[in-house]
Amino acid sequence: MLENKYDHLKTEKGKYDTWKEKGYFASDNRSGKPHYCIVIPPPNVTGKLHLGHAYDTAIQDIIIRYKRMQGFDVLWLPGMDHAAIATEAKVVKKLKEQGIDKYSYGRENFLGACWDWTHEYAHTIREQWAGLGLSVDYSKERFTLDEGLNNAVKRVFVDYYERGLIYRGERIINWDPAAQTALSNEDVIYKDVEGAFYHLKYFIDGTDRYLDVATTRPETLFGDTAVAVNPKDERYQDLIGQYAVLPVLGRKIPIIADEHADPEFGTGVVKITPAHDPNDFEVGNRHNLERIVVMNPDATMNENAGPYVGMTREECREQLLKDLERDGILIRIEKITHSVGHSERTGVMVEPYLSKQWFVKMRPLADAVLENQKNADSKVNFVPERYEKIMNHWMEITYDWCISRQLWWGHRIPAWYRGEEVYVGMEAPEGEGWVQDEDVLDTWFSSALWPFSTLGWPEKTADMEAYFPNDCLVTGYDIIPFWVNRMTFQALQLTGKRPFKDCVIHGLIRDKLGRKFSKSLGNGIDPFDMVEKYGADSLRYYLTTDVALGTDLRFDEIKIASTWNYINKIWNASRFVLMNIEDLKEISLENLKAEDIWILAKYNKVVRSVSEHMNKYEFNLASSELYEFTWNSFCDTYIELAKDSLKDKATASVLYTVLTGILKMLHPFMPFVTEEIYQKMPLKDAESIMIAPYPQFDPAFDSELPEIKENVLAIDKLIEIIKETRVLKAENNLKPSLALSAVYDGPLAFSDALRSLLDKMCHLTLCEAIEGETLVRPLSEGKLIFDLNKIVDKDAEIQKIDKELERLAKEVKRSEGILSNAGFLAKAPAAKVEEEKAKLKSYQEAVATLEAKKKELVG
RNA sequence: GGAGGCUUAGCUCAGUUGGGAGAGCAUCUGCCUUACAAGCAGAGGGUCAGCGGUUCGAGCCCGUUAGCCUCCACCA
Repeated sequence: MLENKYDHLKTEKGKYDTWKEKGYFASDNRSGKPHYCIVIPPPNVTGKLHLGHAYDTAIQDIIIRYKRMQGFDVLWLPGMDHAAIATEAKVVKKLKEQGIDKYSYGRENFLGACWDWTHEYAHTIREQWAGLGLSVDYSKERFTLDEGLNNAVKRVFVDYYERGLIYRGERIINWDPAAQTALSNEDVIYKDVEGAFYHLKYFIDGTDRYLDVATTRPETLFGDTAVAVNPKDERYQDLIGQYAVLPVLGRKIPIIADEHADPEFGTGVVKITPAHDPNDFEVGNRHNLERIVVMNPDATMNENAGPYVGMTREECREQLLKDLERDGILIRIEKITHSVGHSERTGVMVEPYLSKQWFVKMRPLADAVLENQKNADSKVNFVPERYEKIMNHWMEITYDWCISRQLWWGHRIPAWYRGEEVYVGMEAPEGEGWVQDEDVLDTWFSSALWPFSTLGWPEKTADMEAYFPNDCLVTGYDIIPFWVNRMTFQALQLTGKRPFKDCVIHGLIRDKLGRKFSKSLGNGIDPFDMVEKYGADSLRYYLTTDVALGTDLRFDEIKIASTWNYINKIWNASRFVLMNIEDLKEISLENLKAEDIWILAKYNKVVRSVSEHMNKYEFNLASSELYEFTWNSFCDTYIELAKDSLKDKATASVLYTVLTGILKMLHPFMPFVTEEIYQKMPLKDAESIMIAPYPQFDPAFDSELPEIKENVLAIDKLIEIIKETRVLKAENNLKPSLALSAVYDGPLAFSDALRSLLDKMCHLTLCEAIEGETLVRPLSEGKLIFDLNKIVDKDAEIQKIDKELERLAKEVKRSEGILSNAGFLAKAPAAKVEEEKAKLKSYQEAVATLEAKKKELVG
């Protein structure tokens, strides 16, 4: 028997360990069952899981549990991401707090500290997965920096290098001066900041004429190697080929003509700093300009900055502007707002910086994706569909991916140098004097291989055979550029296949006011506080059913509380059922009463509909149908009807059947409580609900069958009478428990059983005739005739009739309007026209009945 | 500059072959009916952002305007 109160903490305790120990989470690629595979988006080992993780993984667990119950051999492969720069930043900070400097600590020691960190956080993350009830197969757990994945990463690097898809080059890249590493474009976040155009005088050599050069970054002027004007700009034709004098340093730089200078923008004159601006770099290439780097890797000024050497870039700007103003070089300061790149990880302003890095040549890889997306059989299917555009657009505009990072924590680049020689291979080259590249790869380089490297690729493993391509990937739309895109081009290139068939995209979780969660706002929510307060079942259900997939979710604790109420409702309904079916030895769906057939038919319909929604990842629709059925049809109606015949074997069997089915359909959403209840059932079709078969549509209770339909309609009519009687009492301020009698004039043939239900549900008995004044309540078919003397409040009844007449008048008008519309009669389906005619007729009849009744009441 | 999304009840959101607008929460009324008062039985509440078009018929399809949000690109 169930305890008399739902207690989520007690309910959820211990179940996860049992499931795990029993081996329910484990996949078996030799089972002979159809395979189904999802790989988890590996969380970073940088900290605890947040609400977004809970959301993302709850969706996956729902899919996985659903497929498992449907008889698939499922593999949900767990793992974590070493998160190169993110983890390294955390470990550096931790060491610093202990007074240890990364560089003096040394590479080996530092990596040791990173591994210690990883093990600690991996442990926490696994505990949190358990808390959420995630049925991942731990025997397949991987880490993006484990040996197998390192091997895969090296293979890809070597292979691509040999095919010219990876190259090393000196380019302007995004430099993070705090982490002192290169970043890819995706690692940079642009923020609008208050800045200024500083207009400076660049004197023309040998004259006292000057050019007004506007710059937002005066401190880079030490790296200027030209001033450019547009070749068509008539203002400056005579100056092309002459020289300008660089302020402060007095260096002469050429005045060149280049399309990059926009005559419409500012003064049309632009300073060219090839080592500190990507556009200027291109200009420099076109004109063979020297590239002068003016900063150190930590963004302090280097010796090329003359008197400003050693200052930070900010200090340098401040001092330089003072000096320029003093010398009359600064013309004016024009305040502007412009967007400036910041490091996604360290938050500092990114420095466009000339350096030698490794790149992936993107064009051929991206084109292959665009081509493949045109093929319905081999494309990645986004859910919702619109997100495909995000990926395709990225593929169209992407450019070469900077993959080297000046970090220690990550996959070390398999390249060795000896003087000018470069060797790329799986192992160090033979011979003396080779030095391996110090750098590691972008963390996304290894996670891009995740859907197949985790299955053993590049080896031809049985897991690859069974589980690749993956069936589904679940992630937020913010991760598409970083990860989904890269997995897609890597899978196509390396395996010739898409990485997954479906890509389910969900939105972001925001706070109640629609703001992103952030540390500075202090609006963060720890999902495990919610688990403690309401249970993982409530949290999972709320997160996955609140909004349609792909849209953002505003987190509202009240809704979790209301989910808890729902579970409590299920708990109590189950308690009631269990109290009454204790001695159920076998199910017997014979001698069913009308209400039994009614609920079984409805249940059957819900089973079909829920499965359809689940198959389309429409969890909000699946759950709301189930909610409506469970609460209203099963609890509020069927159980109440069933109380009349609890000793009946058929009733017990139906209660059992429907409740078990509800529990099974709810299990993917709320695994713990459904297991708790399932275990208390007198009959079980499996050792655990999580491996029990999912409910299936039963043709015997198809509501389209005449004998089923007949019973369903009968109970529908009965319910209508019950409701009408209750409304009558409520409107006339009568006690619900007041016994009334009425004449029923309608198509329903009342058996003794139905009469008994009527009495039980609304204290109404049917009689042959009413003496004296009567009161008529119309039904959809037929009517109820009450004794007016028992209904005290005549005025209320007249008001009610007036209101109803008003409504009916509108309906009649609408109906007549449609039916007098020649277009409708000509073009609408015949059935629709008949339906409308029938409606009109019944409205007119109802009006007649009510008007007659009103006359009687008014007297 | 390019793209996408959103606008439906007081609040948060559902609503696809186009065929009389829904849920939860909140509000109001009445009930301790022995599974559940975290409940039960009822009730009120919406020009589906505005305008135009297609259609016999539009919350849904097309165009347009407005407001809000997001992504991408550019920004000397």
